[in-house]
Amino acid sequence: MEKPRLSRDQLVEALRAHGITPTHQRIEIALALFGRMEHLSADQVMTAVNGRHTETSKATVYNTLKLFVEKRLVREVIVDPSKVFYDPNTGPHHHFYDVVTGEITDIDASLFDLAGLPSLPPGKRADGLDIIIRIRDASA
Amino acid sequence: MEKPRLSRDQLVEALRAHGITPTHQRIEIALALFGRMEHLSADQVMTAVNGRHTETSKATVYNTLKLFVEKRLVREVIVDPSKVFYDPNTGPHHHFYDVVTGEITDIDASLFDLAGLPSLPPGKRADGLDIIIRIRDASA
DNA sequence: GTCGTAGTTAGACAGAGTCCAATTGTTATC
DNA sequence: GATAACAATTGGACTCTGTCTAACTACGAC
Repeated sequence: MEKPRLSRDQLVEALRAHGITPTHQRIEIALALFGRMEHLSADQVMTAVNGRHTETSKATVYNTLKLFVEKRLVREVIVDPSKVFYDPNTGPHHHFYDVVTGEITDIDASLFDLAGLPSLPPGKRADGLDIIIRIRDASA
Repeated sequence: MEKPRLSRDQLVEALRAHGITPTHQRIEIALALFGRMEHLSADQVMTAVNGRHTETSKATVYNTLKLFVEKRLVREVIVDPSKVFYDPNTGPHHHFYDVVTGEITDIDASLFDLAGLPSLPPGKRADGLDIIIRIRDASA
């Protein structure tokens, strides 16, 4: 699957389009995620951002990631009991999760032949559908 | 869906059948899970167990739950970023997760019309398929 | 400029889960 | 029963992810 890596200018636009004021730190964080189109934990984002010029605090990283999720710029991926990953791909897709290496890989939603979904409990509406295929080395 | 609640004797047998030496603490923990057939966090298990007669330490609760998962007596449910839930139902099923209340509900696997699964990455084998439908109050 | 708001920050804090060394329980053998 | 070997349990310190707070900074409107 082709992953479009966004330029700084495109990112600033994307932030605005999602109602997010583009500050220094936010741009750096967005760049970390969209510049490589990988699934990163908060910790990895912080390392990536602070590897560059700007220094960004832990609080800001967490604040910003939460804001991005709220504004639907990125998606949370909850597969590892110990930490949340952030996914710059917001298109319909699901995940392979290697339980040994911790590696996360996208699966295009079209690859799932999901004819019918079960009816929701009364008074509830769907807020997301996550499918996770846990995998491990065949030899083990 | 009918949920068979197991008696103490049945549980001891079930533990043995899974290659687990049935100790006091392990039986109490199994009883907490299988006695009510609900999804409990480690913390909730500890509270439930210590509400009875025996006192069981945090370390033992965590050790035991890990052992149960290893021996496939219970399943981990990873839906909440902050804690793992343990599911005494090991039959094929998936979950509704209410993102507001935190409530977890089973969905029988037969309700998913899942015709085809995507092919796995080379050299990997499937280790589990989790489907989570996140829900919330329709009014919100 | 200065006032008000939005954003950032360091560091203290909270909660889940792990680790370790010491203790207790269990089983087998004599 | 005594003893030895091993399995399970324990308290408590510790780690790690994430949250909170109160002070500080940046910046647009006037």
